Amino acid sequence: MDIKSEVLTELKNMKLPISVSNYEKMFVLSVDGKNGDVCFPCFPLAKELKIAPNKIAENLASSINEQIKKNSIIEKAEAVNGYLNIFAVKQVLAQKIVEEVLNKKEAFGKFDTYKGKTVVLDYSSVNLAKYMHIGHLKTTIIGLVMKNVCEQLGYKTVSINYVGDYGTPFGKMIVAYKKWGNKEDVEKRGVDAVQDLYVKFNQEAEHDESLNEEARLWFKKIENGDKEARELSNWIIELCRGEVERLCNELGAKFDSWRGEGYYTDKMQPVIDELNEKGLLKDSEGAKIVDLTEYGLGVCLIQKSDGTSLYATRDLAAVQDRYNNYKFDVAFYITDVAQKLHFAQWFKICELLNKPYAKNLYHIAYGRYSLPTGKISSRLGKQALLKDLLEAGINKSRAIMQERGTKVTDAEAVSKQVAVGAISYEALKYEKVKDTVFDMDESLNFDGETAPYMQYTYARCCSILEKSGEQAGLTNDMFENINAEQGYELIKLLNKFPQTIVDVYDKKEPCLLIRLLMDIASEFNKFYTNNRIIDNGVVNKQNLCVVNAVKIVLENGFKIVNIPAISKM
RNA sequence: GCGCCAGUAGCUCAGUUGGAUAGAGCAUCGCCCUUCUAAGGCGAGGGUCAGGGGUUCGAAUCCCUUCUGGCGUACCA
Repeated sequence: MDIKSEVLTELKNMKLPISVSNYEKMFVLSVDGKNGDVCFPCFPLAKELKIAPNKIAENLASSINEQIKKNSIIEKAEAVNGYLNIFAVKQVLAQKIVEEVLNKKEAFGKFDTYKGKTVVLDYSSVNLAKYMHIGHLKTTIIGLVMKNVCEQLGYKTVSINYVGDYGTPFGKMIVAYKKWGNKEDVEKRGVDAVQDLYVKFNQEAEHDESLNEEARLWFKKIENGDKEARELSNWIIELCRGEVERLCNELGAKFDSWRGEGYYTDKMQPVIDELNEKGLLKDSEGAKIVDLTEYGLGVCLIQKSDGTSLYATRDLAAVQDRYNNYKFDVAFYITDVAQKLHFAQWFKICELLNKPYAKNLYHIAYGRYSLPTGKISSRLGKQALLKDLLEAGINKSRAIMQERGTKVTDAEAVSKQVAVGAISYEALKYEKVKDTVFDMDESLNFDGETAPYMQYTYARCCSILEKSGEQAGLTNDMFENINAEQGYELIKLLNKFPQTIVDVYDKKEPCLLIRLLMDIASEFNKFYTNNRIIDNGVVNKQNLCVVNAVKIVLENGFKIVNIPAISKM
């Protein structure tokens, strides 16, 4: 429910010294419960009315207090330091909110705003020649969360893992394999062997530029359909794809399409032709470019001087393909912020080509991870690998459960759920633009503001509901004695859930939701400590309703932010 | 050089788009399990909101400027 508009509706029906309609935007939700629910700073009116702010607030407050009707949602108004603070009737508000949650259940936080529309999300999109490391985490998790949020809002979603199975890196892989690799080893050790070759190549190329030349040559062969080149790269690709898919599945990221860059090998010429026809393509230093300097976007390279294609060329081909296939209404690309210019460039090119989708492309950029030792670089070896993080999380969780003498029957499954939660939280906990230094111990810290803390809170709710032996049904008398002092703030947080989902979508900022869930968990734990729900076998139904509502909201929220809901841990 | 982003407690971060005494977690030091899960709760200490100007009744938030860091700036993705 919209607390502000409910209060405003009542105020509009009153005769007040000012016209509420004219100042609607200045009414805001109070930050602090002791200042009521909705407040109105009177300072800006002082000049206009030639009355001191606090006098205005006092006039308004007394006027409101005189006109409060019997079943009003407004309890009272107060004037404090130039602010008009309006207090809602706690029991009424709390009841309305809890009732809504309990009635809607999993539909609480669902909308049909974008029903009938399709969104294509391009995320994860890792380079198959490398291990998935911490640098691939945000794209995978943020992408997944945005997908979930879009579904909450009614979208049909198409998630695409646009894997890097093409380009110069695969030329490098072939060179490395031919120079230092052998078939048995690669077949036996799989991705490990591939990764070793990748590292070896980059180390050698540091002092031998001819290797890079050779790699570009091999890439050209791939692009031109050379049999040996194609066979080798396809062989390596299939080895690696399985591993990436396995890891994504472990993290809960499933994709509708794994169509990678390689698919567009023969679909780039039409793009180049179209650019040429529209007069956008220019020759420059032997290469083909689109000059975007007049838009402050520099030049976008479309074809290298050796005739091979580039990232932008493939993205242009891919977006057209996706539009043809899915007729999407919007498309999201989730990558790190370093690619900002790249996306701005080819989005602009779509616009210049008058593509119908040109205005519906969004680059969701996030900050980069680094390590305490410096930059993450696959060429330096196996650093901060996601599979290691997952494994360490599982081990730690299992150890804690053993230490606590867990009664959980499937401790192994729970350990994994805790690890996945911790990893999701790692990717979502801060504002996405923030650069982050990755610290394994920190991301697997299970105390305080962490994913296990939230999961633990949820498990507490489940445990209470189970012990109570009854569902929290709805009767009107349940809320009469609701603990207004502690339960009220908690219930108001639950009320923020639907709007926060909308905010996440509008701002493309998943941390807003995970932070709300954290606040709810934290507020619930206070509520839990200070209020018995089951006391000497007697169930307090009023409090039980609150527990049930918290459980529902946490469960709905966890689903979106990819934190597994665990009923026992 | 130019462009984009960031700078808040010892550390890691919030701060509802300009409002009330700037808040959490971690770390440190205390306290609380004979009653619903202690992966919990309560308390204490800790601040020149990077610096300097400006706009405003009011600024961590908006504008200007300096500093620091990250990223980008045509043949990588």
